[in-house]
Amino acid sequence: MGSLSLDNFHARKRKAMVKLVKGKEIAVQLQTLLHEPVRNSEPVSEQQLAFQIYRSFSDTLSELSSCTTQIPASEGGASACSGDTGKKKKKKRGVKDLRGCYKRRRTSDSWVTLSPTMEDNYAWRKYGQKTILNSDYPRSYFRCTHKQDGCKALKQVQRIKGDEIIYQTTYFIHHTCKETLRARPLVMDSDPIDQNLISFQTSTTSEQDQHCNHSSKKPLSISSVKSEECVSEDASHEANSTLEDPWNDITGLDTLGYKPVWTPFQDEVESASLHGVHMKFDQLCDIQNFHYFDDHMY
DNA sequence: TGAATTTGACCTTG
DNA sequence: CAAGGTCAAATTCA
Repeated sequence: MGSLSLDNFHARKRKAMVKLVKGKEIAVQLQTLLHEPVRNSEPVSEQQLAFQIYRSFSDTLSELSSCTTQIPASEGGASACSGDTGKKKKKKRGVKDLRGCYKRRRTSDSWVTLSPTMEDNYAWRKYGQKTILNSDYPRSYFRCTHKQDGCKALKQVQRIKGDEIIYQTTYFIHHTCKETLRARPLVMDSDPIDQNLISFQTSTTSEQDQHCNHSSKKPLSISSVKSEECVSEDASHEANSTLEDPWNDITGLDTLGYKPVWTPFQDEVESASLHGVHMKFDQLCDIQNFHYFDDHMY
């Protein structure tokens, strides 16, 4: 492993941020252009703007990818120690006394979604609920109903403070069971721009409400890329629906206007979602990749 | 009556 | 020691 100096790392990080901000500005321009095509006196076309956005994000990703494997492991807390290695159970206890024996989760294989509903087309079994400090709502803990079949998927659901009913769902470990329905992927892989997609929130809350009303509970889901299975038989009709709205191709926003956030760390989710920045890194699925955005993103 | 949920105890981590 | 994650007995539901 090559070692990247911390200064160099932060310099790259800043550079990436600048490119992202630039991309965001162009996206706003494009959005304006699309909303008011008549008053368009801009010398640049939509295609040009779209290309600039794509370029901006590509550059950012190149910047990030070039030092992906060089992030100091100590930063960010991707404690890979969540595995079995070094897992020490202090006392061998009777089966009945195993309650509470666990490793606190801080695993890389987690991702987060925000949704007005808890539904996600998977079958879950609730196994716990806790009141969380400084939170108005309790956190619920679910595991896959097919646990007995070896599926270790878990999720935590917590309602977010606010007027709207929004649930933040944190998933841990992908489903390995075949029986459950697949949640539809939010972003299609068919889009070349989507290779490493970063989308900026454009929908208003009223738009969301509208969508929520006419659609039956549609979960959003962001695959953390290890899930090849997301490119499934659903892909064909998914592609069709995506093509209906050209804006989707650029922003990656579901037509429902939900706001997905993929992140390995819950803390980062909040900062990212607060600023309306949502990201999907298909090639950068491993946890380290997001350390670039660990602090003071904006 | 079996499956799902609730809830308090227990345990780990920071 | 406080906070958070999990277990399992008790309870509820279909």
